[in-house]
Amino acid sequence: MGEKNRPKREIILKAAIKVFAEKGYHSSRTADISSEAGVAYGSLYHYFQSKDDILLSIFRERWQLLLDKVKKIRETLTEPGEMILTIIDYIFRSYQSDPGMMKVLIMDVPRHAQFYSPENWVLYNAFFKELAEIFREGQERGLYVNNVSPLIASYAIYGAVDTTIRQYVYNPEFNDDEFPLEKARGQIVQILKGGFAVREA
Amino acid sequence: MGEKNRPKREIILKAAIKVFAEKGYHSSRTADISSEAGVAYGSLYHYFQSKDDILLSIFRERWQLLLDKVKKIRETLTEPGEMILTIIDYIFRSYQSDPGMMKVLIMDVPRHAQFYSPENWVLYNAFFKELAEIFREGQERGLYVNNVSPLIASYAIYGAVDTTIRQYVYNPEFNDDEFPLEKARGQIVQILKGGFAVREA
Amino acid sequence: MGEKNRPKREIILKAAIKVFAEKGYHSSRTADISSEAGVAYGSLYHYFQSKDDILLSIFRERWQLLLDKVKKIRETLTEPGEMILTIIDYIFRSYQSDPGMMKVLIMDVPRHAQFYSPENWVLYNAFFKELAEIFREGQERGLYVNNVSPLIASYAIYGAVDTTIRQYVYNPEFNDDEFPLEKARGQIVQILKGGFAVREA
Amino acid sequence: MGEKNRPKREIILKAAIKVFAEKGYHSSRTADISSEAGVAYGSLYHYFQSKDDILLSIFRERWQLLLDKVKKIRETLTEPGEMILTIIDYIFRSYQSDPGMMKVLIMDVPRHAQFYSPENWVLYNAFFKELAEIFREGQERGLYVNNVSPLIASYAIYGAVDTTIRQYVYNPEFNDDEFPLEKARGQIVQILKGGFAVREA
DNA sequence: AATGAATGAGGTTTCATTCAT
DNA sequence: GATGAATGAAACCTCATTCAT
Repeated sequence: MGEKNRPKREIILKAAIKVFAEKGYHSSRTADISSEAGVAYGSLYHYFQSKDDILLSIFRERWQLLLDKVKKIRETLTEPGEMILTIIDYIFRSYQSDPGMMKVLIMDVPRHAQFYSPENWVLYNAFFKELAEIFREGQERGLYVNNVSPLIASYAIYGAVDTTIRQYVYNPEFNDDEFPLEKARGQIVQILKGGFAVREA
Repeated sequence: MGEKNRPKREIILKAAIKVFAEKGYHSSRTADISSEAGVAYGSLYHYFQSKDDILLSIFRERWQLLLDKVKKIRETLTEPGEMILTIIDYIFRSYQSDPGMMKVLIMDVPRHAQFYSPENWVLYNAFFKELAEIFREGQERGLYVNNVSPLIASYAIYGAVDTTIRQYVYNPEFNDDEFPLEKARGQIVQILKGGFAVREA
Repeated sequence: MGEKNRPKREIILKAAIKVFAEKGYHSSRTADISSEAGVAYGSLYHYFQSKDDILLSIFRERWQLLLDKVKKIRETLTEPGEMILTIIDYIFRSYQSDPGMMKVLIMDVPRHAQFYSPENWVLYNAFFKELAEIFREGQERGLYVNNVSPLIASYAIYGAVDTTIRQYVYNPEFNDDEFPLEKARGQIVQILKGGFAVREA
Repeated sequence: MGEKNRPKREIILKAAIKVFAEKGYHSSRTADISSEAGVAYGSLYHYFQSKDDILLSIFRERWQLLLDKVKKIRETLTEPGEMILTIIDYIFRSYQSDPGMMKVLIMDVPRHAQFYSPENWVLYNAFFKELAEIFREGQERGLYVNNVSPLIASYAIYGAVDTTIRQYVYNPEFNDDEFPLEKARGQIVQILKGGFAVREA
């Protein structure tokens, strides 16, 4: 499990993402993963401790990427509004570029009992804390309403995005052709920022 | 599966909700359900076709209750804002009165492969359509912004609620003692209605 | 695992003894046992918790029989010498009537790591304690030498028997045709009782 | 498998003895042996053909030592009684100086299916034949009773020793502190030589 | 309707051994 | 000789479901 074999380890992870996305974690066989990856059955167990570990590794590594991205956004940009927009944008584009990974992250990971370990929550919560921190800065600068908890705001933001993407993934009545992702993203941002109530003059 | 044995059928469903909520659908054994219900293994199969069927029956029956409630709200109330508030309120209170059922509905049902059948989506979407319809009425009356799709709005609303409740259920760092449910609900409503950006005078 | 299904449970145990005796515990497959017993694969796991449990059940139940026999011998007979002779006789005859069981008891059970649990030792030692007690009674009556620990005597007795039977089971150069079991038993008893040294007048 | 690499080969054998003694042959992993020996997995297969071969090599080499010792005893000493005493003594002292090896020799080797090959029996039996030969000489000299087969006598001797040592190794109720090895050895010899029955004047 | 013993297909994991470097 | 990543066959056990009673 050293750092040297990144390539093969990465090959297995990619194969696992593909397989999990197609069949769901529980319906996926470890044999499916190894054959998709083009490696021997046993090789899975050189790089991962168990099927569980593969799923949670996907979460850890990809969620860390999201977290890194958020941190970079906070360093690069200056306006909280821009930051939140960019994060939402990044999540939507992540779905577009790798829908499979997003399916796994949204559907398989949080369904899995082993996901709910303290360490995983620390990582999971780190994202919400970053988002909340951005929000709090917005409040400090007088840009965002003061009577809302930054953490609740982060849940509202992520929840709106997550649920919408879930429709693209699973809702047979809802797809990119009929309702372009770009448009959805824009409207989500609009609702979150301005609310849906018409501003009384 | 007649209407006569409601009691026993209902006993099994309640037992299943409790078991699924505690261990998750996949880690739950049919034996756990039958012993929790105080009936024999085989009895499960008198009332349900399979373990799947139990889970989906929970979804169908409880989601139908939600849907009925929403319809009643639409019949009873007149203001879209009030309606949405009452619906959000109802969901939060459902969680309070039966957290187990909400766990199953939020975590197990939508993550089950068999859930994604056309009939289930019809029922599932019906809720979002009702919500969207309320929103559309609000738009017609000039209360809600016009440049947002009612369906997207419904996803934003439900997503914010769902993700927040999920924290109460699973997030070890987030609980009712530290952050009262009532307060969370109020802030969610506030964000959705007014947005988090300070309204420029 | 109730007492009602003795027959089926017993059928499985007998099949397991046969299979273990033929191939040894580790080379035996659970499927071999179920097919030998003529029951379904899964039935093994209705009556036993694991393959381990089958082996240890054989030990427990058969060793208990030996123990019961020894107790009965102590109740029935009066002379310690007769008792010991009868016990040795019983062990040899057990081997003759069911060599497979003896192979399992002598070779597979004590080889198994799980055998070395406190409860099993209690049962295992109970036999040696009975034997030692008989010996001690012989000492009290002035029949047996006083300067030997009854426990050590019991080990010497059992060890001589066990090792000899082991030859019949495994030694290709040693078998009943060339060296009748009866004769071996008689000589073992003679050695233990009188020693191999010629008594000096 | 040449003679040049004795050191490394010997290192592996010692490591294997330690590992086998601790966990038993079947629960020992080849990886355990190689890491205990401080060599790579593959190195095991430079010196031995298989895991089996390691175990049987232990038997062959250590049993040969015992055999050599017995032969030397026969050359050096003159009295059969002294010879047997010295052999028993040697076995007990072997256990004291390397209990691990004795555990492997007593428990793992004779319980391994592959052990029962003709060549191994030749070697194994050689020990009993030497012992029997000593006994036969005693009979010739009129020291030992004539109506006992020397081979059976050798089984009785070895069995008594083997079973007693087994108690020291495994029996939680029996250990050197409570019952000194020296004492056990003396009593075993006494029983075998003089029997446990009181000699009638 | 109710029971629960019986079923057996199916999946994860282990681990001795190989072989390219 | 030495290495250890790679291999893949093999096996235990689980557990949803059935069906005779």
